[in-house]
Amino acid sequence: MPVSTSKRDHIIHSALTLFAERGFDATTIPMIAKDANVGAGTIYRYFENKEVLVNTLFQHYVALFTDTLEKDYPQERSIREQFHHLFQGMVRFTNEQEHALYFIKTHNAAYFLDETSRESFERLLMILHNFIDEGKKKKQIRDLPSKALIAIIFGGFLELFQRIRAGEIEESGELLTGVEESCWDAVRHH
Amino acid sequence: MPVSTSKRDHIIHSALTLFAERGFDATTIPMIAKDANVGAGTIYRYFENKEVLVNTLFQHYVALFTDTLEKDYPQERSIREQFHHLFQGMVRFTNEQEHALYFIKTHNAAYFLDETSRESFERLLMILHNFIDEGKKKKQIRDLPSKALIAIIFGGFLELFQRIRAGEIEESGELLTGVEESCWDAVRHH
Amino acid sequence: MPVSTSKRDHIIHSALTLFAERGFDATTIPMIAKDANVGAGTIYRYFENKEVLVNTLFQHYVALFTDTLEKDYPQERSIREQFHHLFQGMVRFTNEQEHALYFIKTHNAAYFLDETSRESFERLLMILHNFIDEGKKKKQIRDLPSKALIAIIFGGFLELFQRIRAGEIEESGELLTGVEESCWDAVRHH
Amino acid sequence: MPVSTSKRDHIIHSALTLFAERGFDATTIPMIAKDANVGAGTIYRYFENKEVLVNTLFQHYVALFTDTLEKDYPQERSIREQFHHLFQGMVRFTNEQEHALYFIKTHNAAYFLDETSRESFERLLMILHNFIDEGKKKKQIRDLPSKALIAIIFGGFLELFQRIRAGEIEESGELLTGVEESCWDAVRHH
DNA sequence: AATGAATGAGAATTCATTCAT
DNA sequence: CATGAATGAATTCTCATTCAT
Repeated sequence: MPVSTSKRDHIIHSALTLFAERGFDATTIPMIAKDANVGAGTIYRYFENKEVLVNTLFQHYVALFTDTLEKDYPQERSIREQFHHLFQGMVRFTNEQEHALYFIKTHNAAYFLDETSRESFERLLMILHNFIDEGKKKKQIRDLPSKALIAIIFGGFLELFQRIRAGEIEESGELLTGVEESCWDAVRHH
Repeated sequence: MPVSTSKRDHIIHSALTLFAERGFDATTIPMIAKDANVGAGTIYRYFENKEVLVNTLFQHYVALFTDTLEKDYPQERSIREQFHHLFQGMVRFTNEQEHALYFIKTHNAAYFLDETSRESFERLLMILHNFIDEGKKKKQIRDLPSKALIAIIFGGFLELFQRIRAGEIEESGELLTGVEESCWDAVRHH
Repeated sequence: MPVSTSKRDHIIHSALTLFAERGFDATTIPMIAKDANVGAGTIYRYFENKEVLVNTLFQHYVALFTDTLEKDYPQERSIREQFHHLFQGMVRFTNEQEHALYFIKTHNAAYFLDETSRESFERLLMILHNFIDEGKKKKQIRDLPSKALIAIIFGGFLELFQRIRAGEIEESGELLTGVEESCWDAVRHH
Repeated sequence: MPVSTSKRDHIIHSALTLFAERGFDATTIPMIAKDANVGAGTIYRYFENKEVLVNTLFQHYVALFTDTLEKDYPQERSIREQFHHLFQGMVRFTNEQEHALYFIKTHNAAYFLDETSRESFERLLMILHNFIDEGKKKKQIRDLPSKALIAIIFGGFLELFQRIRAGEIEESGELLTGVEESCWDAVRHH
């Protein structure tokens, strides 16, 4: 554990892990405190309350994910290349932030998310939306509702990585290439 | 139908709805009791405690879903027809048991599920597994780990129906045909 | 302890005593629960939270006190007789509700009182106000601001009874007659 | 004046104001620190803990009040003149130490006061006691228990000044003259 | 000396569960 | 059987106090 890692970072990291593993409601403040090696009261020095904590966390990781997808986005390249970029971004994000994507997956419709959190998630979906829409305009993506296509690839991808994380499937370059092809076939125009 | 069975059914139905809408931990016994129009104590006549309730529920609906998929399974028909049967089963189940599939989706990895529940879920996945394996043997399904393919179509499908249920996407025959084709393209051998 | 005394009554009685003895902020819910011989959670079946409890209590006892003062009020008799009625009412209320008047005294300006509580206290003061105003009109009460006169006799009276309650002064008919005369001399026109 | 004394004074002043406005239990150490413009830890350099702080404060202001009443006490003059001196002292003290008298009023029976604080308060009352006793001996004060008479004028006076401080009554020379006359009439022999 | 971040004991409140009716 | 009042363990959150800087 590097010296520079602040208590706030420890708290965020522990909260992310526990929320991903047990869910918001089943995670108690003492659990987070113990895992982060801080006093329970310390958490309240950094976050007004548990809901603020989960919203801060959600927005933080959604923004990180959004950044990952937007970074070096090949706007001028082919749809297929854009798809590859997005897929690679998901893979990279999952590997860099072990629990973040699963946390986002399991909490994006939760009752305790505030307006800002919902908006940040919308912005994330917007990236996929724009990609889908452009692909449909170019007749390279199926003519199905964009939200349906997003649901299929996003849902499929998240489920897959949950299984990988759970150790049920072994991650490999070959697997990822195959899965990317599979997802692409799900959305591309035939 | 004896009165007592009816009460039990009310409890199961209310619990399913609330667990699907709010999640297990955010749903209280008094909430379920009120929705089911019974006294809180009555729930304990039918279920030993809240965990037994959620496990019973989980096993019940997973079994129902399993039955739906297995009923009239066209073992002797083509892989594509088998896929159609499974897809239709998912659609039918979703329409018949409004909250059941979403409940299963959001709770299948929960910390409070017991061995029996996990096994029942495994049996459900086994149906998909067998289908995938047979398809792979016949070179009609992609050569990817079965679990990966299951994750992709199951995850994608569940996410899609969650969006439909949320009113974000309108269900129609056309949509379903398109989505089925999309999912099939994701898994079929190219 | 009579069988008819409900748990709610026990809670009210214990809360009144403790609030009067220690003040609202220094009284904990477990203290009240223990004194009332109920579980801490039971208090929340009857009162939404601690603030609702103290406001309910305040309004209840202010209303009781108001009733005591208004009952058989000799509107048609002399100002002196009206004063006697009010004084007797205070004495009677103090004796019947050991801690109520002291609780009212120490909490009537508290930050946690809601609008209704403040209004109920205003209505109580209004009785004294009306008496003072009529007396001033008849030139039988000093020409000082009514609020000042109320403060003097109310403040003086409450302080006196606090000392009696504390056992520092012994209550007797003679004492009360003397004190009444003293208070009357403080407000009557000379 | 050394800097440290100044800090201590700031703390005392802020604590007095807050204790008077919100009460001891509803006032937190960080609140006092913020109001006094010092760090929370600094308070503990001057006062061992919160109870020591409030007791120090109490004794300090009771002593100040006592001094005000004793200063130039006209022992050789008439009872009426002695009464005037005391009354004037109360008025002066109230004007000089805005919150002190109210703080004393609301905290003099508190559960957290130590022996020394109680004794200092007793000494304050002793001044009034001696006055009353001498007046009774000279047949110029009513023949009522001294404690009762003290309660009446002290209680009445404090209540009055609380109302003035709250802005409900406007202070004026005329008012004070009238009130003094009223209080005197309450205690003098008739 | 001064600070304020950190702490954990203790407060208010919730809720699964029990049990007398 | 059915109920819901009652409970207390567990949860969120606060704040007096400590201590490294």
